[in-house]
Amino acid sequence: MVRGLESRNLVVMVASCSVEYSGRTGSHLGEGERLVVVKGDGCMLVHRGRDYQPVNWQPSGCIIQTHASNGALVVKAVRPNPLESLTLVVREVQFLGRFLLQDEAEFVLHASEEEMQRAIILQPDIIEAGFKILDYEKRVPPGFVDVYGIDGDGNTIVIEIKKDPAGFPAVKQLLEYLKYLQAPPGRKLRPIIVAPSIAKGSQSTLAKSGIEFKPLSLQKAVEVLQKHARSDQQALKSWL
Amino acid sequence: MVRGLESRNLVVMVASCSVEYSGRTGSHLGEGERLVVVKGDGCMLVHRGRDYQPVNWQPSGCIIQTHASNGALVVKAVRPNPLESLTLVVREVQFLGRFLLQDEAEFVLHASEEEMQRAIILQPDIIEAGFKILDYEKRVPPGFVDVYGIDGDGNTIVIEIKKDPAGFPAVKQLLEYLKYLQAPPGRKLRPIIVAPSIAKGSQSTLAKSGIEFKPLSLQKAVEVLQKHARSDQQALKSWL
DNA sequence: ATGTTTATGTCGCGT
DNA sequence: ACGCGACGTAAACAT
Repeated sequence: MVRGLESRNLVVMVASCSVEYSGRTGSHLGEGERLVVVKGDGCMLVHRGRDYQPVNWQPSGCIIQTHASNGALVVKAVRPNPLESLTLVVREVQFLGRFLLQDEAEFVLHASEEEMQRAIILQPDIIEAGFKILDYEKRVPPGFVDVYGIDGDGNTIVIEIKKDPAGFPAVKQLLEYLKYLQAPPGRKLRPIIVAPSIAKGSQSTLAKSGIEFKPLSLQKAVEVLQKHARSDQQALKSWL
Repeated sequence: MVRGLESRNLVVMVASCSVEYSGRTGSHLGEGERLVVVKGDGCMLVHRGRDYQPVNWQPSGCIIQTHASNGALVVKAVRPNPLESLTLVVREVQFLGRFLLQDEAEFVLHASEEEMQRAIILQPDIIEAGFKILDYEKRVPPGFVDVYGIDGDGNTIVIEIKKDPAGFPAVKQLLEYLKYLQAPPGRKLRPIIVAPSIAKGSQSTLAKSGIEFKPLSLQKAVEVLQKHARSDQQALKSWL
């Protein structure tokens, strides 16, 4: 155990223990069997038999110490700032293992709406030829306009992006935004919903609302991003 | 493994695996060694060698299935609402264990501010003789007034509780609340900060703000709670 | 080092 | 079931 902690390995323990926390507030948990995990970066998790979240924990950056006391193993994780400490009194160990996790993989999160937005920003003509972007995540009182710009005729385009089939909520949201936006004199305001498709039964709502619809699939957005990533690499190459 | 999942035990596995998530967004994590935990209530955690939080997870209430596919073990956790799924492809298992956690203990969180509030509610005269409580957690636009009542002369008392030495933030918060409160005609509005002490350098701020200060330590609050707990037990006894 | 915003937040509570 | 606020939120990002 001590060797595992010192060598910054992953320590996994299943044991009967009691837990005390003291710091920003305090907590007490009587004896019972739990899963205890101590990671190499000095964080600690105490999990009960149910629930996603640990019953007690300590974030990374703690100093972990163990010592024997009256025949029980005491494990203490102290976080310097803010000062807080987590203390386990371990009675009976069912399992104790030490692991060195070989793991170099990169974690990639696909926030599809964001990728669609980035694709539009990198290549506005996937919406319409002549579309020029003026701003994105533009602040209006009810929230943020995803993409904002002008078309080839100088009309103002306001885009709301949805990753799922667009329905009434998207229409409502966009109409809210429109209250706070206006086109230049003599030009139109063109609200557009960009989404993979229109939700079942929302076709008529959309038509009546005066909002345009432009289909854009996540797949298409990813293609655009990859194309630009490649051309970025080309540019970088020729630069060196 | 399957037996462990079926019997709603805790399953702990250290293995090389790749992870895919698809649902509210999506994610991909290439092969590497991780700690995988599946709990009896149908939640799943995939932990890497560092960080408090799992790299991938699924909250409780999932349907967990496993099957073999071209010599690899595939573990799938599907959550019905919202529909999302987490899929592991396991290549090499370093450790696999199944545990039944015997754990009946109750978890107690000591949120000291709440204990101070309960002490004041149970025994208002620790603030001042004649203080009568009208409401607590009273809604005002900027938030909730901790305790609200009238003193012996009919003046309105508004209490803000802090567990730590009270400083400028407490004053500011209380002043915000005061904007939305008023005393009956001919009576005063008495804002009071209750805390163990005044923060260093905030003495003058407090004096200038017209807010009173009433010291209350967590220890004193706990004493009051225990006294009332005892008298509650007495009452219960005589009742039986 | 400190404050602000995000999150696959999760979780509990009131309607 | 859905919406809303709290959390020992943690973690990333900007200042």
